[in-house]
Amino acid sequence: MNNTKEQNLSITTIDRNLAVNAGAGTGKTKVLTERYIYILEHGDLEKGKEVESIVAITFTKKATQEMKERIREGIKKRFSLGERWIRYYRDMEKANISTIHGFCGNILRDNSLNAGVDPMFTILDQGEADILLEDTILEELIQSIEEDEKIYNLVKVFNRDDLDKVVFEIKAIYNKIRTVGYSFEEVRDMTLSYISSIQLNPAHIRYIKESFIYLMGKSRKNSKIDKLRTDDIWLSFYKDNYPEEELISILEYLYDNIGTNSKEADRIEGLKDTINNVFLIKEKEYLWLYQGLFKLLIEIDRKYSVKKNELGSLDYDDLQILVLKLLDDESIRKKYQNKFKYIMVDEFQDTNELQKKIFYKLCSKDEILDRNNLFVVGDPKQSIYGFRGADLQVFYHVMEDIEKISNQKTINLNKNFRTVDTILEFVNSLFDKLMGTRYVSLKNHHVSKNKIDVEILEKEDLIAPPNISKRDYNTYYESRLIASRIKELVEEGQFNYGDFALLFRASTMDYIYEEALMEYGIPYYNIGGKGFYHGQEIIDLMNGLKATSNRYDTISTIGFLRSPMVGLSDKTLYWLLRHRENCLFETLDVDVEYIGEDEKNKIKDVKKLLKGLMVKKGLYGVYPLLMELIKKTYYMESLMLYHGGRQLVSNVYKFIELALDFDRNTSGSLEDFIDHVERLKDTDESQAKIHSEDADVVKLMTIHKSKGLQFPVVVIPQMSRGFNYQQPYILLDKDKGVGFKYDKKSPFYNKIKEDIKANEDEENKRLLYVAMTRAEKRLLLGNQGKDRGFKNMVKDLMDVDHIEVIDEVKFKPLLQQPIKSLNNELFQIKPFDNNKTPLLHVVKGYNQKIFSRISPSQFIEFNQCRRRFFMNYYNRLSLDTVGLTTKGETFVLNPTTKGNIVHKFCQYYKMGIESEDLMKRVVTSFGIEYDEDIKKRTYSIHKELHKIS
DNA sequence: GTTTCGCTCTTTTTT
DNA sequence: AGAGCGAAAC
Repeated sequence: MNNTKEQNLSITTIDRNLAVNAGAGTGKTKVLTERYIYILEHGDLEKGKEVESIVAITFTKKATQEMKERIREGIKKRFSLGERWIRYYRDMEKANISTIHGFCGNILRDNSLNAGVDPMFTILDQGEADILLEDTILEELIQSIEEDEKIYNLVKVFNRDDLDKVVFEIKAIYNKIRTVGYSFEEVRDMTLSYISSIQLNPAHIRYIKESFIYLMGKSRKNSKIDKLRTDDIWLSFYKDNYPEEELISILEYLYDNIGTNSKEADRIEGLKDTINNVFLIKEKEYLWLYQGLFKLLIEIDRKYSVKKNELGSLDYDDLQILVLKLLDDESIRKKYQNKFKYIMVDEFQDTNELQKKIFYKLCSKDEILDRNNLFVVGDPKQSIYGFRGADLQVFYHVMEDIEKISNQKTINLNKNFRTVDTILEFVNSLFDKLMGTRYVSLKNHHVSKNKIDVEILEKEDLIAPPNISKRDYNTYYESRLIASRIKELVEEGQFNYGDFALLFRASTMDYIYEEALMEYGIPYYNIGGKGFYHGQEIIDLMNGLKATSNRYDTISTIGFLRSPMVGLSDKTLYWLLRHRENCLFETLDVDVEYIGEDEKNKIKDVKKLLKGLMVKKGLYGVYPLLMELIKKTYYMESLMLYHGGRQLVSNVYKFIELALDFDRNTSGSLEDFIDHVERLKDTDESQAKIHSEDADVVKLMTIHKSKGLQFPVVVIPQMSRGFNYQQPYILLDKDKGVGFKYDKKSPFYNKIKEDIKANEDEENKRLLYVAMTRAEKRLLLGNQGKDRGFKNMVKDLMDVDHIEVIDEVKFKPLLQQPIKSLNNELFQIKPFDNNKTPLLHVVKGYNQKIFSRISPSQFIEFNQCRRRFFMNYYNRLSLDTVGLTTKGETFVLNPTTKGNIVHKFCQYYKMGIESEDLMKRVVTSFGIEYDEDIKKRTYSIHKELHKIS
């Protein structure tokens, strides 16, 4: 196929900077690869170093592989043109085609001495980095709560009973600031100077008064704002008869009474904006909070770096931050500027400020981009990584810079070679309305034989059977509707199973769709993020097997003991570890006086179980061992108590089948099985994916994962799934700094949140655009359910001429099969019953992850970091006195959960709150009023606390 | 019939 | 925090 004029221009313009704005399916990858080859052929390159002089940055590892592959093919075709092409082919191994992280990693390894990093550094994955950082934050918090009253007050601002939440929030802002490459000092100065610049504007107060009077005149009787007329607070505000320091609380009160008169929406919005502006002066009272926060962050950063240094590791952000710092060194910068003659960046719409700075360093000698060798290509409509710091403004600014410096207009590619006209018309008309003037229509290349290729799968007025919630039934019905439609299309001979892809916005409900596909006998593959072997339920089982296989494997044994299979508390584990001499398995026989009776019984049971398994492991296959482990620990039953328990249980069944297969096919030992699984786990996932992607199976993946891919038939299930509006407690604004949510009305925080919200609304549109434009020939929308999320976004904008609604399932849906061998009773368990208010909530997801996933060096840290805390406070409170009572019922808690509750008591205790006050605080922190009734029911806990204090 | 209020139900994405 | 829904208020 011939290239378009614009494509050719993009390929051959190599003497200056160039930005290309390439819509979906407009041959972006083709342009990149052909441009690479064009540079090899015509570029100004040093002989012998041609290939390594060209840098190409892709977004994913997979895109890297694909690009190398395509370039190799292109080079191969030119073998007849001369000897040098054979050399290029060989040199491709050294090619600088990689992700930005890979690229930075290579530079750091080459300059480890100058960069001050371990030359053999390892890269922490997100999970490992999280654990290390969380531990650092917790350690720093516990220390500074004691030493610094500011920090003590800062922790109290979170109004939470556990430090875990505080750790989580601090981690979030720590990462946010670092991914965009700011230093903490820089953000601190930004924030503090912004807050000190805030001033009260008297004109605002006048406007607020006028607006209230105006709105009162327009309101109906008895509406909120009407009642204000005779309200004392309003009157005192109106007559300026109030103490200055009460202005904020008065305005907060008035704000809540504006009401929602929809005829006056504009005026109300203006009023609210103005009040919010006045509110900003409230931030001045919280300067100490911001100071405390940055003091913490800076100290955490220092400690975290030390820990990473000791481990010889870097995290993802380090790679980029350190390279940027390294490039400050003039000789190194020059070296790389000379080395890299051409730099091309793909998916530039998802680039953040930090990455842009790296590219600018490499492409600017004396003035910005004066090396004239930067090529960026991207699509602003496909920017979907905002949560990772990607910023569309970066792309626009770079486009502007390039137009100015190189006098080279951005090239727009709008001719779509992927999607048929019917779908394109639908997409164009939809996003023209959604995105407004910024949307540039895609022109079609392919013409469909059908009149309509967009299908909406939805049955309106679907009636759910009794006992099944509407929402559950909608999901259930949609999944079957989709499965039956897929089967129908395949049986009509139009498509193969391999042509279909289900693209999800979130991967939390996909197992229902897996079930549906299974029921209809459709082969599928879920390209899940975590992967089967990284699920906690599988890790738990593996820990159990490893503990059986090798009694000296302390880490696995702890993971097993701490998992829901055994459920020993941290306190018990602590004492066991203190008494350990040879191996933990033997310590299980030691009588430790500090361990309670309940826990001792558990230890006895688990000892017996492990002993039995150890004897049997040489005699039987893996399957019977695994079954005994699962049955005797009631593991399935425990998993059912978790959120998404069904999925966990079916994963366990998959694992059991794996063991069965292993026994049937190999007759290997338990150790062989463990090796086998570890190998499966280690197999490069991208390799595994590529293999199964070629197979004739339906693919399931997130929309984010589908970026850059295309499929003959795209299915977008869960169109009606609601968006998530939750935001962290501390937010970052690029220009003004950090906003803290210290109470419900935190003006600066709210201001930033509004911006972020607006951004996310836009990003959601782009996400849908990405999903829809993956389709080549057919687009199916799973529209079952309420008007929320994507469905709500597009409901009034869809052109009915372009869609066909399908609501009948041709193949009769099967009834939902209960998961085999679990009795029905277990499905009825509802641990979070809304009708009963538990006195103390079961602590969600108690943190066995830390132990099960911990590396040996981190394990030592874990022990040291917690020792002081345990020693001082933990042992003074007996676990057995902490029960959980709801109205009329007693819940028996997992010991680990009990431990967590004790943990909370200890944290408050540490803050110096004692006895009844302490109890009151804990109870009210769960949103329960502390009255006489509650007081009675918590008597035993109270008594115990009293004894200690 | 329409507007307003308050209650309930849900609630991620990852190199 | 937004959408849906019913009840109450016009």
